[in-house]
Amino acid sequence: MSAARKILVTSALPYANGSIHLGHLVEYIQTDVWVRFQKMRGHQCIYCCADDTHGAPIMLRAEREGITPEQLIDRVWHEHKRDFDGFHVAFDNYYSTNTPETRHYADLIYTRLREAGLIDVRSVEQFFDPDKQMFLPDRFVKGECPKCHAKDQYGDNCEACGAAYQPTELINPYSAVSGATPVRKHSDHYFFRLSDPRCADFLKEWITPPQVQAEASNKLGEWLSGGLSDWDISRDSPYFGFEIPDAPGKFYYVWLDAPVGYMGSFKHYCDRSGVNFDAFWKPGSDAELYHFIGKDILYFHALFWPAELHHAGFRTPTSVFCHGFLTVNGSKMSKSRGTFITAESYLKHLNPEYLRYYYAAKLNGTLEDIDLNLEDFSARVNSDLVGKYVNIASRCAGFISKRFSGQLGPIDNAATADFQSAFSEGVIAQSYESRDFARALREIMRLADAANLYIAEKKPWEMAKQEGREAELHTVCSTALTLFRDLTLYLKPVLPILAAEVESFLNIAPLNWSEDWAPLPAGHNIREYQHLMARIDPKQIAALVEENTQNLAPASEASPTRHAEHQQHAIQPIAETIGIDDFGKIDLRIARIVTAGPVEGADKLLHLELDIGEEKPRQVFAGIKAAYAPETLVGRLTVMVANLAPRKMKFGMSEGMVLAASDERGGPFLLAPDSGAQPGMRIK
RNA sequence: GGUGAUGUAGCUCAGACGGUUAGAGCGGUGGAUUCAUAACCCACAGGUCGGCAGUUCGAUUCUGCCCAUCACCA
Repeated sequence: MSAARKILVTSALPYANGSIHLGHLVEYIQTDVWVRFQKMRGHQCIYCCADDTHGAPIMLRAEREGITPEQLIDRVWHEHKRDFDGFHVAFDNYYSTNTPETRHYADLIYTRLREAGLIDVRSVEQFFDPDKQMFLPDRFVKGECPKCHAKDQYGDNCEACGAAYQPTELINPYSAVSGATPVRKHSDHYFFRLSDPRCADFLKEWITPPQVQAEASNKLGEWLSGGLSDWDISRDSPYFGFEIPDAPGKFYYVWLDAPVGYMGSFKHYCDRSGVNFDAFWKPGSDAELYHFIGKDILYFHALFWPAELHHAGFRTPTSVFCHGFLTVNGSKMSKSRGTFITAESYLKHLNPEYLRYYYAAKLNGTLEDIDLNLEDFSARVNSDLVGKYVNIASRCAGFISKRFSGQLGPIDNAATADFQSAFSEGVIAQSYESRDFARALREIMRLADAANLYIAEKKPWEMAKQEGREAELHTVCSTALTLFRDLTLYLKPVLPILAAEVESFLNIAPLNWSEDWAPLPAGHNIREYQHLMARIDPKQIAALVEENTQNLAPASEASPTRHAEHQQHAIQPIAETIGIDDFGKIDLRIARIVTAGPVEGADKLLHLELDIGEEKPRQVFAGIKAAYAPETLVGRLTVMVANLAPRKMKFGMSEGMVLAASDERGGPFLLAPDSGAQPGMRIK
């Protein structure tokens, strides 16, 4: 074994505004397996993480719930910690970014960057919500896409056509917080000068293997060759975060202090454990530093973060380990399909080690997405773990306890040779080290097959029936249990709880991978076998999907592993797919509103007359009185369904309907065509 | 639209610096067995290695184009 290494490992910080779900868990399970492996190898490996707690979404959500941001993040911290514990993700420290330690290092980094001349102050024009008296983050401004004119798009890019733009380019913008029309307002912002040649030159060298994977390196090179813009790292009050030391009313943008949370969490660990912080973070440190992240946040971790660290006098990461997204049954997680599964609900139905095993069996250390196919999931867990692995103990333990009073005999050395070489040199450890867990598990299952085959060839059940073959029987079963012990050791990073149960069953000390291989000794006593793992019943999967399909009316189709502010957005589920023929049945026309007025005896309705080029205008009653004053509507163009069956209402015939958008965030908002459209034009 | 990745048996995935019959596990079929929560063992099943074209003595493995899926475009 090599000399003990000093390793600090992090997973990305989950945002304190949303539950942990199966997508998040890919990363935490991947990291945890790797950390447990390093610890078994005898290395000093410290795993730190924290909740990412700052930013406008946290502030606004707390406000909606009528609590302080501190109360919100405290509650969510406990929920997150509970979920991670439930999946046996064993952090050495799970902390928060809203802490003195994180503030200290954020200030230190900021101050040093400023002293290095890498902070600029510039006036920026942004949308400002006059009702809420706050600047609006891009994602909190909505309006019509300037390119394709899709309505209700976010301020940074259009989900309909994919265009990227500035919020100020939106047509008819409105605040997603209050619904008010935002006004443009100038304010000073602080920028990290990534465009400075010192940053570009440094990063060009840095973004290569082994600091990042080869695939990531290509992607980063692409970004870098396009030229880096300066990074806006400040936000105006009101904002939940850390105030910038020399800038009253200005706060660090949440993405500035989030990675600093790694340092804050580690510092907190150091203060409790006596580990020296600087030994891990000073330039030239002989410790290793690894960040496990999803590919959505590669930009922050492989460009901004190392540039910050380097120019603030800290060491940079040894490697940034990037993984892909999770899909479920081949698609993005979907609340309407019941595949947007939270950690909490999974744990109500299934053993967390099933999922740890399945993820590990899929992860190969690349940026490729991995798919959780629920049928494959149960088939794989059942046959690999129960049918192959656990079965080995199950089929031998009985002989040992019944025929030999639980005492082991000598070992058949020929049968253990493969397992010994796997222990001391084989591909399993290499595969774990390089995060190719899929390869490690393939090899382990090959060995499990070999162990079962050994038993099948020796036929201990025949020995048990024949006089004078007790010694042979004793050897075969003892050998098989040693093989089982080895398999348990190899699986322990993935299945820590099951491994602990096996250690108890075999009555042995906790398994590690740093000493010499030895068989279970003759004369050693084991305990009575109790079955170690149950098969997955398809009903459990069905119940899980069922539970996650229901409720949650405003369902989100969000990407699975999104962090930070991407998490809070939710739209209603998309309706069932239709063909173009179905769509063609709806005759939509441009209509000019000729008259608009109140309806006597109706609180919500307006009476409209709509010109669509026919001889006389259509009469339509529309439920938009709450949002529109009649006089503002006269003369404007909108869209109507022209072939809707007329409907008799108390107030008269309604000969069609106008189209408007709404959900719990506001509305109704009438549709409007681009200029040039004429009454009567068909929309298709 | 641009860039990148992926596309191998029903399912989940290996693999090939280009070369005799392309692999594994699961599923399926047949057999064997009964120690094991019907698990395990043996055998079989034949997938134009996304499509088209090119380079080559020879390509699924290289090149180009196309299609599909996914991601990124700060």
